[in-house]
Amino acid sequence: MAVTSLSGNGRARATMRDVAALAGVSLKTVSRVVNDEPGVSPAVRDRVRSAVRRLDYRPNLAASTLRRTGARTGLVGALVEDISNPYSAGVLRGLEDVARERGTGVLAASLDGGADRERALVHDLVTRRVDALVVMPASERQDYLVGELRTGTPVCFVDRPPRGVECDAVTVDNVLGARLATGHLLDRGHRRVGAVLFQPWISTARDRLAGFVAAHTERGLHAQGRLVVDDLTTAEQATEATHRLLALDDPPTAIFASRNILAAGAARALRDLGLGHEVALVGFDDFPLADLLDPPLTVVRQDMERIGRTAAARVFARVDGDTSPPQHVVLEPVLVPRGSGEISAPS
Amino acid sequence: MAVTSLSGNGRARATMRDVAALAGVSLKTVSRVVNDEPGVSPAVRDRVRSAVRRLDYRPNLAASTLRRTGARTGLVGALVEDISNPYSAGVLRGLEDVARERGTGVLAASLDGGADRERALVHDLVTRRVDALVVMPASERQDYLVGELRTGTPVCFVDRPPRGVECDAVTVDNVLGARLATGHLLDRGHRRVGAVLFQPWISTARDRLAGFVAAHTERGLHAQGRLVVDDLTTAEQATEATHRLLALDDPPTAIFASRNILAAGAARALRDLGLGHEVALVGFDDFPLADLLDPPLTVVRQDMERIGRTAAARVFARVDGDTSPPQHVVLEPVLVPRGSGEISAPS
DNA sequence: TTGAAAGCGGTACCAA
DNA sequence: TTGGTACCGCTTTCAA
Repeated sequence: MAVTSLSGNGRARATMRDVAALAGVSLKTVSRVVNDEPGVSPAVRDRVRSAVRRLDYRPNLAASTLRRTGARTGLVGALVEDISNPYSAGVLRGLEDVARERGTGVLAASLDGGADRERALVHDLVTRRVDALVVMPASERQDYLVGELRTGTPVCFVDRPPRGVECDAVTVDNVLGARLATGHLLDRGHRRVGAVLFQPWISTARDRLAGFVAAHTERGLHAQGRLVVDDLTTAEQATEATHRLLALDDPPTAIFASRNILAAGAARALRDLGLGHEVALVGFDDFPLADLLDPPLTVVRQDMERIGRTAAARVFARVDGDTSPPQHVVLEPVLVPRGSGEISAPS
Repeated sequence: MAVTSLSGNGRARATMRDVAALAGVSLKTVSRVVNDEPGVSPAVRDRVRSAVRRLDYRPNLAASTLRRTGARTGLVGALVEDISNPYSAGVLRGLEDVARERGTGVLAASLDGGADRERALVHDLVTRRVDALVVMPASERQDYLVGELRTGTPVCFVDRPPRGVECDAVTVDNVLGARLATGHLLDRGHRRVGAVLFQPWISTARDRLAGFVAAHTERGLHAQGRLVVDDLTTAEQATEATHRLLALDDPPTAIFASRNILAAGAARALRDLGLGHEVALVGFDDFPLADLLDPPLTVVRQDMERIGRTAAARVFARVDGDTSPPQHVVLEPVLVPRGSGEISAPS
């Protein structure tokens, strides 16, 4: 097997000048050929092309970006909660698919819930002159963007709408999603439905709580505060909270988990107690293998890739000159019944 | 709530020249301050700093990259199977964490198994002058890299070693992993162990088959070819293959699935047949919720984030001038017993 | 159809 | 400690 070593041979790249010399033409002519501009005779064009190949010439993006008016770096920045969680990764994937079509690269970074990190990374990405930003915010308010974006870098929020600044956003209808989930349980006769929620200062958490309450109200029922636990961050906390709920005198017969990791934690608690087939469970956000659990997990699903693609469409429209007022696209989540949510209330 | 619109106000950025004018110093002095070079009096430094703030000056990376000798773009390219699968996402996360420490960004793209896409993206990333590349190869041979990397861009392979070119690589010991998994089953008395494998032209698939066979041989047993199904790509195919295996006259009492999605497919088949607690199953590659399945899925786990971090360490060492011979780091996978793999053979 | 010269925003090198 | 000037690799403008 032929193997060639690659270590330590940093030969210099050919420049446009080198190509011009080899092809016996001027710099400008090479530029025309490389950029597919008209006004070059076929013969010359071929001569330049072959010189390009012989020298393995690659245009220096930094140089052209520098001189070109309205320069593009061909880069979008994407700030997500955590690259390695399925939700973020799905959004990134959708974004990537649209970006690829325009030859744009995706510069992705994880925020891990850090508002300070969000600011620092936005600053860095703006300094790098990315063409646009897609942000899944970790901060409560995004006023700081006003200063960052004075030069017109388009931004689109995903997952949560921005606060303190007006720009495009793509979210799902969280109230609707929670209403669907909770209503599904109530319609199966459950009258004590527990809720495990995440941090109440995050708008999506508040919306999902609102949907939980609304589903009750719509049916002339009352959501019970003692069955609601919030400010849960990890799956372990959700497991513990579920244990606590089920240990009440009058325990819930069904549970709504407002986020995928919390649903996982709740499912674990039910399994631990052998109540997986007794207590109903509906989660918010789908995840891989949810249908292989016992019982298969009923969820409200949002299409992450679609969110990513939609956000990409927004920012690229802005890059291409769309100056219409900020748009807020709200996608509808759908209920996916699989088993855990169809357990009826005990009679 | 104060809200400021951001649409359509593309004011020009301040340049170093503007800062120099405002601070009443020369261009070069501003450059010194911005780059923290010595030889500037504290007074002048402060004056420049405040001018930088007042104008919200951001150094133009393209410009400095252009002139600076041994310029860095502060970007690494990462080519993975699919950003949105947990394996790729984990590697990316590890890579990101190390890259962030040096202020380097990660430009990630999905290959979706396309060898042509791999070549095209490598070409694009090299043209973009990324400082280094981390590649989870989709192609069979990577000879083409020899041309691409003549200028010395460091590359590190992950998941699979390169073929046709010598460079750094970080992989796991796939033979060992499959031996652990298969041996685990054989040691519980199983004598007919089925295997569901992916594409045989991928080296990791061959290694895992080799480990499957070796586990038998070490125990004086013979792996049975009729129980091996390969060239499986999707979970659905694995489900179908598992159904076929279990429909044999002398069906396997245990199954080794050589990749996470195949394990999911096999688990589904077992559940469909109500054999989840009869037929043992061990998968290669962990994934979220594997421990919530019924029975919880026993797997051989590789630490994706560690792979990413290790690969990052390799390429950054190269960027920093390490010219030692190519290194191949092999990490050891570990068996995680959870239930599905501990089902004994029927007596 | 082609080319010469200026300049994008910075850094390198050397002089003051 | 500071500044001037050439120049990185390419695009722009305008002339031939």
